[in-house]
This record gives sequence, structure tokens and C-alpha cells, in this order.
Amino acid sequence: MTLKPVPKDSPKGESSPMYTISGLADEFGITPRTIRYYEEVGLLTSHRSTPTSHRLYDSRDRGRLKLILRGKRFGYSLAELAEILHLYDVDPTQKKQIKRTLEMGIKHLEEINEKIEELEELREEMIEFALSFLEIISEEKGDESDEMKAFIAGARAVVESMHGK
Amino acid sequence: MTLKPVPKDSPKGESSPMYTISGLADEFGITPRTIRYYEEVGLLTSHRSTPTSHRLYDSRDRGRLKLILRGKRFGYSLAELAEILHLYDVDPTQKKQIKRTLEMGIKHLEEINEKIEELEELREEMIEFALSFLEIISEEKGDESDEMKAFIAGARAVVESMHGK
DNA sequence: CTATAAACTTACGTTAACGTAAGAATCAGT
DNA sequence: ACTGATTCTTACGTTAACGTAAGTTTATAG
Repeated sequence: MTLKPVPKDSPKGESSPMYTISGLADEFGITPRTIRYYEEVGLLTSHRSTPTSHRLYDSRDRGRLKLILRGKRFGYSLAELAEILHLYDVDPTQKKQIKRTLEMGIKHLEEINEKIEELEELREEMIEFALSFLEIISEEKGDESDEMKAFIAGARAVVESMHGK
Repeated sequence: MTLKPVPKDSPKGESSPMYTISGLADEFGITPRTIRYYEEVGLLTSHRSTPTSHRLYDSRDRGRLKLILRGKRFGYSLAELAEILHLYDVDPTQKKQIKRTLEMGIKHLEEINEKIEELEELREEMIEFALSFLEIISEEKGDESDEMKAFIAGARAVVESMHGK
């Protein structure tokens, strides 16, 4: 499991660590095609020495990619992610779009808060259900093997440890 | 904004509240097509008096639909949701699949916990960024209007109130 | 300098999750 | 029983987010 801060250097000497497209792809469990696609739709940028050379990525690009993939796991579409990521690109000294940027940022933050709350609700519901499920099993006492009883006890312990955060 | 516990009754007398397909669709901001599709792929069931009559839904179906839509907002695919929802259908007295059911349930619960943690991380990152953004704006002191200054102060207050949960 | 290996471009294919339109059947109110 | 509103089935269309294949270039190791 070795990472790939790849070729000794990109311009000359050694600047910052650079990643190849398949290096990043492997690291995040995606394909190069996906990364190129994100560039195609304007979500990500790459750096090349010449217009036809291979793509290289620095740690900032890598962070951005990580953010994209994280967002995807929360159900954001690439279009929505573009909107969010754009917030990180606005120049704070260019006061023209500051107000809109702040409004958008706060809006997204509030959305995230809502999602967290909803997820916590969902978790509680699942926990309640699991506990009542375990309850019924236990009442139906009797013909389980010892290992099954141990398994059930373990399950209950795990679920209860999650209860109430 | 009136709900639609629709026709007086479905079989005879009055049992539990029943919902029409467009009633539910309106309530949740989706289309009847979506609800039929969920039934088509086995995520949802409907109840009809005759095989050709209109679909009706009880409160249990409604809860299930709510769960589906909630799951979708968290990035679950319909296939994944089918797996999760299936857990709610297992009979606890049929000990055949109990072990697997419990394992799956705990797995999904752990996934949810991970998602919550990741979301909290994301929120913190956005907050940090927003604060440094606001910091830079303030250093660039001077030529903002009074309302702009007030707006910025308000934004900072909002963001800080979210900080550290 | 050559020979693999890795990456490039171009372009058509695929899948999930519905949208949409047409024509027939069912329901609710008069 | 009639009629306008709802719903039904059937079936083809659409979009996002990549997958995949072919043929070409660019990079790296010996």
C-alpha cells in the first residue's frame, strides 16, 4: 500500500508533491475516467507542462477531489458540488460578490446542519427498532444455541452503546 | 395546505386513514410516477380493493415512503434502500435469518455513524474556511457601506454560533 | 534508442431513476 | 346513469455520471 508522490519533480528541482491521475484514482478507489470527467465539467483542474502532456495534480487538487467524493456520498449532485466548490474560489478582496458568496455559504452550512439532524433522527429510529427486535427475540426464549445467545447479547451491547449518541 | 386522508373509507366503516397516490405525492413533493416506480422495484406496496382499482396507502406505507425519500437525500441508491428496508420486514420469531438480519442492521447503523462524523468534519471545515474568509474581508477594512458591514457582522455571528456544534 | 507502460483523445455504450405521452379504466359527485 | 377528474397500464424518452473500447502519444526503464 504505497502512495505515489510520483515523478521526482515537475518543473525543476522539487516543489510540492505531485500526483498522477491513476495515483489519485487508486488512492480514492475511483478510475481515471472519473477524474477526467470532473475536469470536463469544471469541478477539478489539472496541471500540465505542455498542453499535450500527462495530467498532474497538487495537494490542493487532491483536497478538492476528496471534497467532491465526500459530497457525493452525502447525495450531492455534481452540479450542486460545483456551486459549493465555487465558494472556495472566490477572492475575498474582490468585494463584488462577497455578499452573495456569504449568503450561499451560510445556506449550505444550514443544509448540512439539517442533514446531520435528520441523520441523527434516522439513527435513533433504527436503534429503537433494533432494540424492540432484540426484545422480541429474547421473549421468544428457548431453543437458541449458546453461541446464538452470545451473539444476540453482543448485538444488544453494540446497539445500546450507540444509543443517545 | 390541506392533507388528503381521502375517501371516507376503503373496505367498510372507517378503519385507518388512507392516502391516494397523488395525495402522498403532493405531500412529499414528488410525482405519482415516482411512487409507482418504487412499487415496481419492490420498495413500496399499495393496497387495492380489486386488482384493477386505484392504489391506496395506509400510514405504514407512508412512513416507508418517508424513509425512502430521507435515505435518498443521504445518497443511498434505491437498491441500498431496499436492503435496509428489508430489515424492517423480517419476522423476529422466524429465527432462520435473525443472525444475518442483526449483522446487516448493525452494519448499516455503523455506516450512519460514519456519515454523521464525516458530515460534522465537513461542517467544521466549511466553518473554518468561512471564518478565515470573513477575517480577510475585515482586514481589507475601509470602503464598505454601513449595511455591508452590518451584513458581514451578522454572517460572522451566524457562523460562529454553529462553531463547535 | 528502443520498448513497454501509462496516459491521451474521441466517441459510443450503459445504468439508475424517473419523465412524459396516449389511450383505456375507475372513481366521485350530481 | 352520466361526466369530468383521477388513476390505470404500456411504453418509449431523458439525464447524470460515468464505463469501455480503439487508436494515438507521452513518459520511463534498460
